[in-house]
Amino acid sequence: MDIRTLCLGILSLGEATGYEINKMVSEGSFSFFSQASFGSIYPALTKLTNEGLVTCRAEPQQKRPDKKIYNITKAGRETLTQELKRSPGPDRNRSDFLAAVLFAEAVSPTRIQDLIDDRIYEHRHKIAALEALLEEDMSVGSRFVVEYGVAMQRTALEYLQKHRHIFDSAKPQRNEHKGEVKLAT
Amino acid sequence: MDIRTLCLGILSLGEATGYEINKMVSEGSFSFFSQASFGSIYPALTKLTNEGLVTCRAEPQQKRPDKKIYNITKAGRETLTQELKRSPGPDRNRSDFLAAVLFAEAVSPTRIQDLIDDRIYEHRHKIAALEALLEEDMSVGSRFVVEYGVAMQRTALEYLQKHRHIFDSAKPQRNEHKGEVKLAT
DNA sequence: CCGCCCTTATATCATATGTATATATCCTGC
DNA sequence: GCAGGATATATACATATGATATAAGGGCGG
Repeated sequence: MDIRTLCLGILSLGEATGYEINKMVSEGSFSFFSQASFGSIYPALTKLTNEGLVTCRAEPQQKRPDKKIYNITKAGRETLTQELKRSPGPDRNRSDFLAAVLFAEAVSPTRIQDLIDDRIYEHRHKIAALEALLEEDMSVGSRFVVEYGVAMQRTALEYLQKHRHIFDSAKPQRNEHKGEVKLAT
Repeated sequence: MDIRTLCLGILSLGEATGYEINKMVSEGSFSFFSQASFGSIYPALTKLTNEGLVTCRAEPQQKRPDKKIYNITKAGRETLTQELKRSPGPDRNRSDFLAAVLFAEAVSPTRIQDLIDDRIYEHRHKIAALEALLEEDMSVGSRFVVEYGVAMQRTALEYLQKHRHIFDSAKPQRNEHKGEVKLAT
């Protein structure tokens, strides 16, 4: 799903400005399953406007750039519906943390435990933030997605707590040229 | 972590060709926490070679392009160590599936259950693939990462199975212009 | 009470990345 | 016998990210 479709989907739930879309996607609940930044959102909205899939209404503000409020059009809804008929692409999870764990093994196991401890702390915060969200009213689908997020965060947290010890008193391992990396196909 | 560092990390575990790195990252166990494709891997390897962080040895093959086998250099290991000292960036999980669930709510709830059923099927396959991996020998860190993946996949599967029913006999909800989307900050 | 940083709000640019394609051969299954 | 997938490298093009620019207001610490 490209950023254009993502914007279209968010606007299908209600009008918004580019700034608001950015907040939802980069900090809000959408951030658990999507990313985007100004550099992609603003061009996407401009393009969608030119194609007639959204409308743009400028609201003047004092001493600030005009607020540009976007609304989805009928054509936009149709495009979104078409897009949703296609089966969604696979999840793409990028975790520098897990990569660092693998690569740090040969360098410094104590470093790994530091990484894990930082991680545990972050997971606790994320869980708290998501649970706070659940207190509020939201649609069936939103609740489904946020609870999914909580379940995943909890599992990650518990896993790290339970398995942290395997790096206790480990010594750096050098796997050079042995090919143990053949982890799968 | 950019693709250059990712390649450096993989090469720190043993020599490999660009083709092999692509397979690990786009299909193998690395694919659970990183992505990259030819378009980024080949230029990255070329650049790393020019910078002296990896060496490249060409192995002639019959009727095929030469295999270019890359090895990390001492300077490369040092660069990787430096990189690993920096705290890893946050995870970035992109799920077209979850986005589709949120957006499809207003369109067609039966569609959501189809999406979930497909998902359940995929998770079962991924779990089986990961568990097959665990049968083989691997380093402590690799096992940690793969088991982490299994735990996450299992949680997702169980969540979908348990909550699939909430979309039973649901009717499309139109949330237009009410702003229920304010899911968080 | 002054500077510093965060928030609001848009926008662009350089760079990094993904998608699709090109080339060429062999192997497997239908 | 032939279509499609695996092996293997490479690049063009479109898109996405991250940093920076502009501009003003509010909050907070020194």
